[in-house]
Amino acid sequence: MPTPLGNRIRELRLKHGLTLEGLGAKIDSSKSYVWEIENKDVARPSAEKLSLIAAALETTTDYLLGTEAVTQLDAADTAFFRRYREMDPKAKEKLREMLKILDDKDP
Amino acid sequence: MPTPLGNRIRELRLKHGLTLEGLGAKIDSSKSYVWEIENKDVARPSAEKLSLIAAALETTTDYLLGTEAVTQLDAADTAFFRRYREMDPKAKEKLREMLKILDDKDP
DNA sequence: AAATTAGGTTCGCTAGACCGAACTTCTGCG
DNA sequence: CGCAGAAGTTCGGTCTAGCGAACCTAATTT
Repeated sequence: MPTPLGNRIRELRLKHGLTLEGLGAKIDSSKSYVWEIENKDVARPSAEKLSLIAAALETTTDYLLGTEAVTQLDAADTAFFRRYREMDPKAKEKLREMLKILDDKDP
Repeated sequence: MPTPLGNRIRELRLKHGLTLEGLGAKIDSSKSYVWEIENKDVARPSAEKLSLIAAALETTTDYLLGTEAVTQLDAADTAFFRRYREMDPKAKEKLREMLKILDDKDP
């Protein structure tokens, strides 16, 4: 059973019409290693490789590593974020501190 | 001679007032390894570790790797938003109210 | 139906990620 | 100063990321 990371990579690789060898060439890796990342039950590529993979598949490492499926943002959250980004840096920082207080898990 | 990655991590660690041991605890690594990442002339952490580091330092792996032209500020905003989205609805709402107070230019 | 080809799979080996524990350097504080 | 604790540094060892090279299997081609 592959990891979520492996599944995301395979899905994107196929979407880009690449073979294991093809992707391997783009990221300077062997096809056998690409296969292992996609299919083994433990997939722990280096940050370096993952960065290359993200570039080759036109995505970001943060998406590939995302622990849960990326859900579409609901409207309120999106609006909140847009407004947040417009604020001046001082206010942004204050809000970030407030989040820490509100979000009690891991101080 | 440390790598850019190492320098970014050290800078953010100090900005957060963390010691090598403190950061190590947050990312489930030894302080010796954190030191190695920051200072050795070859730093190639796993994607797993780098993801933990990015979370602990409230930034993104993409910023740390410097692969994207993403500024630290952008990364901080993204990390903030990601954390916000995972909060429970009540806390989200409170934070939205706080934004209204902070953001004095109002409708 | 044998041969070719393209993609995927397996495996043993080696370099290096990551650790524990000892060591050194810094920072108070009496 | 002198020493206690915290922070940083070094190092030998263990485990695994990542590779090369062979292998399998299905689809074509002759």
